[in-house]
Amino acid sequence: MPKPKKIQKTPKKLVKKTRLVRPALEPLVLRTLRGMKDILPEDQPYWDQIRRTSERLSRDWGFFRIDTPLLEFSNLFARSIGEGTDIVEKEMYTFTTRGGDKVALRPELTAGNCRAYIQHGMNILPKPVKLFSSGPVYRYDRPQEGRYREHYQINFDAFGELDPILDAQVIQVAHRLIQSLGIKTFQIQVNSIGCADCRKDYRDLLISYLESKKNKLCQDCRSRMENNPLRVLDCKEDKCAQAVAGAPQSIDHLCEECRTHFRNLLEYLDELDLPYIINPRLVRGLDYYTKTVFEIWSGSEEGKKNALGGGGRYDKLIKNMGGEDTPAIGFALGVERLILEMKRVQAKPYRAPKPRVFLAQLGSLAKKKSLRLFSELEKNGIMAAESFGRGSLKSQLKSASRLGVEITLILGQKETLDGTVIVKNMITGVQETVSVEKLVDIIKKKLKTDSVVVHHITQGM
RNA sequence: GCGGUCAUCGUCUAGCGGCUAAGACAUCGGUUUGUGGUACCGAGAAUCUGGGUUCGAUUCCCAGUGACCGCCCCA
Repeated sequence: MPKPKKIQKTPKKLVKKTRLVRPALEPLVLRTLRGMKDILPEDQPYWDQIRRTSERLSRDWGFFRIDTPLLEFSNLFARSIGEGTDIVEKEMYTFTTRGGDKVALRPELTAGNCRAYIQHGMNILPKPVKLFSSGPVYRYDRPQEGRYREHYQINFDAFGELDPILDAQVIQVAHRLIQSLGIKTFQIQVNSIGCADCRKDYRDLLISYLESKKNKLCQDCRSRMENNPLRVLDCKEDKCAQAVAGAPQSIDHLCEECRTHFRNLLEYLDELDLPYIINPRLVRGLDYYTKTVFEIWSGSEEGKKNALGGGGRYDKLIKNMGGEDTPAIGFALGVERLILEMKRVQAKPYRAPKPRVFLAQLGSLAKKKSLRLFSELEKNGIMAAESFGRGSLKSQLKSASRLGVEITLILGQKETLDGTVIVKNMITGVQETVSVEKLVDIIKKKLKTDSVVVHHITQGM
């Protein structure tokens, strides 16, 4: 490669500075983007708990894991969620790739799952086809506590079954999952918004009612009347809530089939002893829902504005996307919100096993040998902690006691030459010298017998 | 997208129109050479960014950025 020609000699004085300051480079912004958050090690026990619980429950209830890309063609979402919805209209991360594809970061998981269902011909699988997924989704929102631009969802979808027993089962899974996380008080809000047919009649009815109250509605709701009149029912403005109080309700205007569906669902829920609240004003922000919709609210006051999760039936979505006519139902839970709630009610996070042995070394020869010894311990299932970078035995023992290990192994110059290791009990302070060959067995034996003692001591801390 | 509150070491706080911006916790090192938790000593570490007012701004004003709250929406 040809060297770039020097255009000008740099004065010696400036050499040092110009090396440090490269004008072409923009300064690094060492910060996460707005509305995005690092999940730090200290928070991982909560995430672990949710991951473990949701994976176990999905297996137990027959849901198979699926992972789909973060990026899809943007019209996949526009078509499924709805062109006029807030999510698609103003909250999607949409951009054009170098190749010219118009793509978007997924704002939810169901659309991608449906695409995968059609693309991979899952319609030949025995019904219902139950899929479990979890991962980040993206919405360009105004961030607040419990509301992020990148947040994680846990998602369950079941395809190919029209019977409301599936609706009930899916709600049951949601219930079980939240309950298993240690969250005891929450509400299940259910409603039916009917199928396309009865919704059309109801919509007309609602519009004419709203027309009569038009002057009592807020600005937003007046425009909402045109494109999404159902959302007026959901308005938080006092005057709208009053005006809408006497509005016709969707559950009173369901067609025969939808009414039966809803009634059967409630019977199933009763049978399962799942407490629910019928909320005739529950409307969801995604266009694809039909019949059953539900949300799960936390029991606390604050919980009402930030739902823990929600879902519903979307019987026409697969067909509208170009697949075989396939009824389906699903729901999603917000992981960050579950964690907020877990912390609020002091639910127990998952504590991964901690090392109970510390490996200390002294001197350059022992330092080298300790690397191998560490690996030997690991192969034998003994998790050890260390701070090989440190020199003094004192500071290593300090670390060991901070970590709360039960045993510290000390490997010094003398021991290395003798083929021995000092085994120090960190609770009694008693130590003995043992040969390397017997080390693993001795540690295993000690950890077994000492664990009871340690348990009592650590409990009070 | 609209409105409100706030912004100092890693964390929590103090301070003031003017000397090296203070403390606590945490981190690291030390208190005689191969033994931990306490104690003592020491070190590093911050005024979000850009303008303006001023002799002088971390402090006052404006804008931006971000966090949080309310609306909207949603998980």
